[in-house]
Amino acid sequence: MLSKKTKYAFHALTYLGKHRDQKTVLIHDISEEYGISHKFLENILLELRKAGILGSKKGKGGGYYLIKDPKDIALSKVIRLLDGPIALLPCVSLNYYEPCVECKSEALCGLNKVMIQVRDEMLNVLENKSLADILDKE
Amino acid sequence: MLSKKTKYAFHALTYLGKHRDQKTVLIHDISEEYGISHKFLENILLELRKAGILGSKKGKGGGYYLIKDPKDIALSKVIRLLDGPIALLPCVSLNYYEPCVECKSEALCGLNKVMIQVRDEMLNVLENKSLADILDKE
DNA sequence: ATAAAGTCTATAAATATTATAGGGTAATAG
DNA sequence: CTATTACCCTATAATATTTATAGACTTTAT
Repeated sequence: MLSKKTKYAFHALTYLGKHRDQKTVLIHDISEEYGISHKFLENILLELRKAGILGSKKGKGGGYYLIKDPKDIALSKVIRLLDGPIALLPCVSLNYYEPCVECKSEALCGLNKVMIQVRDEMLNVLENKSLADILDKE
Repeated sequence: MLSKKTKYAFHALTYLGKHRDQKTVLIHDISEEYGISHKFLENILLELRKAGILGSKKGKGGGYYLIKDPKDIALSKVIRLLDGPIALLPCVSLNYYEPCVECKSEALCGLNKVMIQVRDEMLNVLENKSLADILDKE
């Protein structure tokens, strides 16, 4: 399951996507809309900004805004940023690979093979769907 | 990511599948093979037995054995048993459904829609692949 | 100047996962 | 028939992760 962090990140991005007419959106407005703790959301938006997905403006009249076209924000990018690996096993992760300590040989591991398939099916959706697809359906 | 519990369950099932010529297999032999704590594995095997996947025999000469044909043990069943939901969001889980508290309407949630797709792609592999497929590849 | 609003780092609280402990029960061998 | 083996079961401890909060700092508009 996705962490709340990731789920909240998607909600925030959706909100920002819906309010692209405004220059900036307050953390406060997003946290109100979804009942998310202001401070918790603050950290999440900060990560999204550092990752180059959001821009921000300090001071009075400041806030956050989308820095990219929604169609260029792949869902996989958001998940990896906040949650880490998408794959179900570390030995099968493209971005967070780690060998399984108990595993003698990955080449001879049947579990490894099938989990590669699962990963690829997941990525087939998550890499190709973007924030734009979420916005389309709301 | 899958928990260690689930990963160990798959290892244990694989081991049992490879030793179906024997009447029973000791917890000890499996825990040795994969370097898993004996007591931790004990709990896992117990769950698999209660779920009707394994059988056991007490006392001297006892141990565990597969009670089903490997092709009838879907990977999804093992994951749901040890880890719970396969879906990435509770509002999209078939077996562990829960609404998202922050969500006003599932019907109008774009995230919900796309996560249904991810779930279905995952299940497409996990429901149709079985222990037999893992064994085939080792 | 002052108030608004994001920045940043640290830490606390809550929850979940992983691991251990130890007595109980059944089966088997001798 | 009793000693030993091996699974059964519940509770709890240890650890890790996730979620949430705190507070001082910086920038900007008016």
